[in-house]
Amino acid sequence: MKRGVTDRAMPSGQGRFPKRVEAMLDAADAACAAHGARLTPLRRQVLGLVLESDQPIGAYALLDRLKESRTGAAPPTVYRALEFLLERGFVHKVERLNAFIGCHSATAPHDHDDHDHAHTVQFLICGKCGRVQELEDESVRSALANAASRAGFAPGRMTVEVEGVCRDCG
Amino acid sequence: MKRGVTDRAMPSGQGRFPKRVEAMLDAADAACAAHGARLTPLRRQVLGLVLESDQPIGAYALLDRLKESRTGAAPPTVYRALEFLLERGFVHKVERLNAFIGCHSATAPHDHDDHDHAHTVQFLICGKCGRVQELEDESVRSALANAASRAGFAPGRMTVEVEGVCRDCG
DNA sequence: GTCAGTCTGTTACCTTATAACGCATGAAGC
DNA sequence: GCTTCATGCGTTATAAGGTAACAGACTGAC
Repeated sequence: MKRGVTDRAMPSGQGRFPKRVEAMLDAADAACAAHGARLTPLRRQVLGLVLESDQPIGAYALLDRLKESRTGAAPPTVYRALEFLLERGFVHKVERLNAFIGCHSATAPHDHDDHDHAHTVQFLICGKCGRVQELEDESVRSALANAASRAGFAPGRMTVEVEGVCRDCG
Repeated sequence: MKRGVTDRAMPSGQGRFPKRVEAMLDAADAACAAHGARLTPLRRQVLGLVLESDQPIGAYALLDRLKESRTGAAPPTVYRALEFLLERGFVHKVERLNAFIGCHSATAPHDHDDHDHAHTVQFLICGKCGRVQELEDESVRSALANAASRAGFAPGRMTVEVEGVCRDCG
């Protein structure tokens, strides 16, 4: 109803994102196009908001920001966009924080395709400053895959999160 | 949610738990005593309920069962007990399911102390049958600890959860 | 243009978790 | 004995996270 034309206007809200974010968005856009997926304005905006906050951000915090430019935004608005972005590996969910964070490798300029690093990411969560660092360690992935196989288990998506103290806080 | 025939074994409400559970409760009790902690009747009951369900169980499902014998039970009742049990390593939280599961190694008869295996447990979650299997693989733990250290990170509690397909479902 | 599939708006609701306050119990000290 | 402090728990209220279901709008294929 009140949803006129605003979102076709295309700027993400009132303005655009910082350059570094726009670049990642463009990379994501390209990756989507290459797979026949659609990074719609809404999805692009949500991804932008996630990337803009380089730390994990909750769905409702995201929603609040979204509301600044989309008056009608509601929880499903955010969650549906997040669902898409998670499937595509553009964002990850940090389970311990119930929060979402952008995947830097999936939104890197030359990223490509399907060898699912998206499924094998590790997070280091600093208990002091709250910052989260993304890790992509192959030895962890393979150790885990082996252990799972040994248990007769065909591994799929892996959630690996380590709470501790980061270099700066240590 | 399946109403298994097997968990009808004992009314678990007011009375006691099955023998295997009582044995684990006694072990937990002993472990608490050895550390100056108190496994109060409430905590013991909550732990019993978690152990009785050998699969992950949500806090509110736990609450429902608790209410059968404690009319006044409310969310904090359960969450406070769980907090204690988590700290002591008697139960783990499966983050992806928002559910809790008993730690078999911490409640084993001859369990001892503090070398925190409690912090280094892995879960295999079957996407088909929903069953969860606990794993305690040292190579995973050390790979992860090494990767974290290399990133300048002092690792503490680790959450490792693998979604996939179990032997029976595969 | 019309049809099917996808995406989004909208309302309503459910589940999970915590804050805050106060009473009860029990050990520690005088 | 009585105070004091700490811990555990009851109780109320509310925050935070997440989904179901239906309707309208858009897009691409024919």
